[in-house]
Formats: sequence, C-alpha cells, structure tokens
Amino acid sequence: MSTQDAAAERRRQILDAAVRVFARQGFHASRVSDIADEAGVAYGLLYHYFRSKDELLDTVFTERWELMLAAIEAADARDASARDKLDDIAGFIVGSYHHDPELMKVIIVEVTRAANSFGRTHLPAIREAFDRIARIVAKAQAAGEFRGDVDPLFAAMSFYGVVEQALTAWIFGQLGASDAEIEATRAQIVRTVCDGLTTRA
Amino acid sequence: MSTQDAAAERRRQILDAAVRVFARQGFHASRVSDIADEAGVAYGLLYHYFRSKDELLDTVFTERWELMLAAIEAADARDASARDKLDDIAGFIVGSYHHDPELMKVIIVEVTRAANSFGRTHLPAIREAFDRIARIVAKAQAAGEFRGDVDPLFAAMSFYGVVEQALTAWIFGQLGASDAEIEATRAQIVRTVCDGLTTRA
Amino acid sequence: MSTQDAAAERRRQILDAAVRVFARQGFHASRVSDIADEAGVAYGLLYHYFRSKDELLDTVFTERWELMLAAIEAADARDASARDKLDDIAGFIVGSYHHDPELMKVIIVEVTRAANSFGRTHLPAIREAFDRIARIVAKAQAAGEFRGDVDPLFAAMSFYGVVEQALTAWIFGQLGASDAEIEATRAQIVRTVCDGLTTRA
Amino acid sequence: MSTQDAAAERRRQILDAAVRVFARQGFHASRVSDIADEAGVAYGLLYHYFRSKDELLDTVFTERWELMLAAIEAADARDASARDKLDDIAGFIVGSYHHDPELMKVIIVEVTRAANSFGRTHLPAIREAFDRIARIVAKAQAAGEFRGDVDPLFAAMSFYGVVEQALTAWIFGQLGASDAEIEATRAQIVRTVCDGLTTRA
DNA sequence: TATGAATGAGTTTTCATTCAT
DNA sequence: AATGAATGAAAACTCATTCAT
Repeated sequence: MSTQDAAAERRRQILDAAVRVFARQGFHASRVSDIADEAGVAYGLLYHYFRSKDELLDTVFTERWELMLAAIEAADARDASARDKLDDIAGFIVGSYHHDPELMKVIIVEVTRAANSFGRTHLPAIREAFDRIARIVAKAQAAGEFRGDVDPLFAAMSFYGVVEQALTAWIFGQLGASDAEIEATRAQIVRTVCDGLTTRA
Repeated sequence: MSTQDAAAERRRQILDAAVRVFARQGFHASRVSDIADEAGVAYGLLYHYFRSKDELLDTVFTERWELMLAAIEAADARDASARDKLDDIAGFIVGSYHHDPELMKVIIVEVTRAANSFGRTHLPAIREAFDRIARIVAKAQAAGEFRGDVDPLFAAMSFYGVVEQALTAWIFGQLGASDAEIEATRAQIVRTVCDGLTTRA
Repeated sequence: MSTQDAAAERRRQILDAAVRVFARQGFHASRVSDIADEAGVAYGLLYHYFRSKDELLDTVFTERWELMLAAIEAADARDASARDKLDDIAGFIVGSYHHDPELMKVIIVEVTRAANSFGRTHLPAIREAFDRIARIVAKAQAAGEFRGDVDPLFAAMSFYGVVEQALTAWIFGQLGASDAEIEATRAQIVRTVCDGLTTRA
Repeated sequence: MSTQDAAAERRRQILDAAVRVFARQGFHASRVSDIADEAGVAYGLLYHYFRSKDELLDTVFTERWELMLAAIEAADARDASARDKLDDIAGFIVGSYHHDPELMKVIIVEVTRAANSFGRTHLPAIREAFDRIARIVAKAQAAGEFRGDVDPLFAAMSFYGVVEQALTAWIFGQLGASDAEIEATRAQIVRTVCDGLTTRA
C-alpha cells in the first residue's frame, strides 16, 4: 500500500468515526477528542487531515450529497415516467437510510434540518437538489404527465419535505423502521405525492 | 394598572424581545444580554421572570404551539370535509407566518426543525399535532373521502412536512413571500396533498 | 405593645430565622430570601433592620459572645478554685449547646472556626475570651494551684481548643450527644485539661 | 527529561502556586487565573491537570494528610511510651508548619477548620487521624500509662484540638512563631495534654 | 413599615485550535 | 505523520442590595 493510500485510509477512518460520534452525541455535544478516541488516534492528527471540526461535518455531508445529486441526475436520465423517477429518488434516499442509518441521521439532523447552522451553509447544495427534482416535474408537466397548476419548485420541495419527514420520523422512533415498514413507506411516499401531482384522467 | 398587570406586561415585553433577537441572530448566537438590551431592561431581570435562556424559547414555542393545537382541534370540530379541515390548518399556519414572520421563524428554525435540541424537547407536543391531524385523516378514510391505503400518521406527517417546507423556503428566501404568493402557496399545499389522498372517482 | 416593642420583636424574629437557616444550610448557601421566607416577611424588610446579610451573622455572634465573655467574667468573680472556674466555663458552653444547638452550631461553624471569614472579623472578641481565661490561669499559677511552666495564654487556648473540638464533634455527629453523654463530656473536658492524660502517682 | 517527568513537574508547579495563592488570599478570594499567573501558565492548562479549582485544594490536602496519617502510624509503631508517641506527632505537625507555613496555613484554615466546606468533604480523612491517635491512647490506658476514665476518642480530639489551636494562633499572629517559641510550644503541647494544668503533688 | 421589581458585578469552565517536539 | 501540552475566548447565571411605591 502506498503512502497516499495509507493517508486516504486514515482520512476515511476519521470521517467514519466522526459520523458515529455525531450520530450518537449530536454535533455540538461531540468533542474533537471524542472523535479522535473513536478513531483511535491523537486529536492533534485530525488537524492534519481537516481544517476544523466543522470541516468534518461539511465533508461528510458533501460526499453524501454529491451521491444524492448524482442519483437524481441518474433518475432523470432514465427513459421513464416522472413517477418512476421520483420513485427512484425516494428509493435512493430510503435505501441510504436503510444501509447506513447513522450517516443519514447526521445528514438530516445536523445539516438539512439544522436550519440555522450547517443547513444554511449548504443551502446552495440543498437547493440544487430541489432544482433538479423541479426539472423532472417541469418536464412531466410539459409532457402532460403532471398537472400544470403547481409550481415545479414547490412540488419538488413538497416531495423532498415528505421524504425528509419520513426519515426524521424513523430517526426519532415515531415510525416503525423494520425492513418491511421501510419498504412500505417508500411506496407510500410516491403514491401520496404523485397521485396528487399526476394529471387526472 | 395593578402590579400584576405590570409584571405580566414586563414578561410579555421580554418574550417579544427574545423573539426578535432569536429571529435575527438565531438562538445560539443570541446572548441573554442581547435580549435584555432589546427589551430595555437589565439582564438580571430576565431571571426574575424566567428560569433560564432556554425557558424563554420554551415559553415562546409552547404558547404558540397551543394555539396551533387548538386550531387543529377547531378545524376538526367543523362540519366540513377533511380537505376543508386541512385547508383551515394550512391557512392557520400560513396566516401565522404572514402575521408574525419573526415568531414563526423562531418556532420553525429553532424548535420544530432543531431536531437535536429543542425539537427533541418538544417532540411530544409536535407529535400531538401529528396525531390530531392523523385523526382527521382516519375519519376521512372511514367516510370514504380519503383512500385507505395510506397510514394516517404518515399522511399527517406528509401534510405537515409540506407545510413546514414551504415556510422554510419563505424564511430562507427560496420562495416568494408576497401576499399573493403566500395565498397561492396555501392553496397549492392543500391541492398537492389532498388530491393525492382523495379517493379516485 | 408599643411600636418599639413590635420592632424589637420583628428584629428577634428575623435573627432567630437567620440562625435556623444558617444552621441548616450554612451561611454561604443561605440566601437572604431564605431567611425572609423562614421569618415570614418580605426580603426587603431585612434591610430595615440590618445593614447586610453579614450583619445578621455578626449580630447573632456578638450577642451570644457577650454572654460568653460575661460568663467567663462571672466564673472568675467566684471565690473558687481555677478548676471550678474552668468547670463553670465549660458548663456554660456545653449548656449553651445543649439548650440551643442550632445557635451554637452557627457560632462555631460559621464564626470561630471560619478562620478566613467571620473568624477573622471577630478575632478581637475571640481573643478577649482567651485573655480572660488566661487571667484565671495566671492567677492560679501565682496561687500555686496551676504549675507555672505553661504560658497562660497557651493554656487558655488549649482549654478552649478542647471545648471547641468537643462541640465540633457533636455538631458533625462524631461524638454521642445524648444528655448523659453531654454531661459526661463536660466532666472529661476539665479533667483532661486540669489533670492530664497520664496516670497520677 | 522525559515527557512524563515534565508533566509531573508542571503539576507540581501548579500545586505549589495554588498553595501560595490560597495562603495569601484564601481559597474563595483566589481566582483560577491568579493561580495560573503565579504558576506562569495559561489558566486553561490547570484544567489539563486538574478537574476543577476544588480539586487543587483537595489534592494539596490529601497529599499532605497522607503524610500526617503515615507519621501517626510511624509514631505508634515505635517502641516508646504514649507520651513520646504524642510528642512525635506534635513534632511532626509543628515541624510541618515550621518547614512550610504556607502549606500548613492552607491545610488548617481552608480544610480542617473550614467546617462547612472542605472540612466536611475530608471529614473521613480527618476522623482517621483521630482514630489512629485514639488507638495510641487506648493502648496506653490498657498498659496503665494513661488513666482509663477518659474516652480515647475524646482524648485524641483534645490532643489534636490543642495542636490545631496552637497552629491557628501562629497563623493569625496570636502567638510568637520564632524558632525558639515554636520549639517551646511543641513541648508545652505534650506537657499540657499529658500532665494537665494542675500542679502535681 | 413593608414589598418585591430591578440592578449588575463577578468567575469558573469548556474545548477548538495551535504548535513544539 | 503523529502526539498532546498549551492557549484563551466566550457567556450564563446567582444573589446581595437598592429603591420606587
């Protein structure tokens, strides 16, 4: 293994530790030394790999959010109905939670819903997701699949708001999070939102 | 004016100042002395009326949220369709924002979306709102107005998620907040959510 | 009852409340409002009768300590042996504790043993007690009752040190404080100081 | 010098500074920053080595008191009369004061006589000293050296009370503290407690 | 006399970050 | 790269005391 690989691995080790600690204690209650302990390194070392404690969360968020943006892009690239595209996106997000609940807890609780701190910092990235979803909606409206009397951006925000509310409910134990329930909820999301957005026969 | 009235007025004066400061700077960036300055009193006086800085926000939230719960109750008490009830509720929340945007900004940003701090503290009160809305949905399902294949609690969370997303968008300038736009958005909320919930012909 | 009598009674009421609160919570942990509550008056009223919280304790101490100085004086005035005089003094102090343990706890714990705060303030009064006892010792030495190779002031301090240690032990539950034990300890004090621990030939 | 040695030295440097500052200003009037200034370090560093300001005093006391307990143990272990053992103990304490008056001032004024704060915290350790001395007395009583009509614990407390009163007198300038006077007082302590004040037949 | 609203001085502690080794 | 000792900014809160009523 090269020196660079070893460095990259250390970085990853620290980021993963940060996610676990942030998920467990929340960002504010997490000390830099807690993360270092969790990662099994001295806390001074964190500053070789990251500029600050904030940058840890910024990095965790940005890494994941880029996948999210790519997933929306990929969904939109499919030759499919808008409904199926939204189902893809809902599936991606719900699946992300299913696969790594701690990571998604941190993303949701510490960033997208932290309206006054990191949510504000990453507003452009979050907005970008809305815009991409809005584009899907707008095209569906043009094609007649979705009704035209709803603002596409508003529709996108609504869709995302429903998804995020479901994740928040899981995170705080307000909704069952068994495999079956997660899968059922995913279906409900699209059904609820799309049957409202779809053009009536 | 009696001494008691004067005391109640001072309390109100401090709470109002707290709302303005929290809205402007955010809860964490607001020092107790900022609030006292805004209210035009010595900061020690805040501790005559409130136990702590936290209690200021708790009080602001609880006062307002009780109105919210009452509004849901009142909407449900009407002899009207579920759609109209949800429209009432959306109207109440949107109207609250219209009437006092600073207060609603604080409620949303510092409490309901502050998932790891005050949002957690007030989870029961927030959940109570979901439950009351869920009851409206459940009754509409029984009456055939709403389809039965969506969990009422999930539906309630979706509805509220859409409303909150709209308010968040206004607060952060993502959506136009002119009088006309606010009114239009209110209509879109119900249209979006209900047309998805309503039984198909 | 005259107005002056009523005022004097209020003063006494407040002082007595202060003793109870100081005994229960310690001086530092006692808030002025605690004392007012205990006395059943508004806390502002305390400042009509006393200049400060400190003055409350100063007054409690000085009142009692004057009795102590008088008791020493009275003991010395008797036509009796120094041993009997010391027995009188020990009896007075031990009796004071027996009669009003809360008051003596405050005197000992908050003043005479509070070496860095009130003990320092009242050093002259405390020293006066030592000097008066020392005079008894000096006269007994001159008369041949007490040996001459012990400094009278040191002897007085020793005597008082033994008495205070006994009271401290009672206060902190280190020594039994039943009526019989109290009386027995009083006898031991004089026996120990006058006769010493060594077996007499 | 190893890193560990350097750390231990820093700890010592801070503890020594704390003793000087506590002796000069008293515990309550000593700010953490005063101690840091005296030690020539940033005040934050104190919290690397100690949990709190209280822990500084606790540590100073405990370190020294363990020596005291060991000295009592050592005195008792000697094959000597109880009188000589008590003389050893008095010598140890008086010598401690002679050698480091500031340290002993802090121990006495801020702990053993601070009946309501640190004296209470360290009551068990203080009591342990009484118990060890009491054991010496009890053995002397069994051997006939000391009379049996004095409770050993009371005797121990009396002895310690006399010693502490002497130190208090030195600390507050009530008794001369020249080398000669200190030595003379040490002799008087044992003479007084063992032989009593009364002239021997 | 009596009340209690109003004032504001004063200090420990946490913890992200830096940097010498 | 790695360590952890060293730094210091930053803020809520208590409570004795004053004083208008």
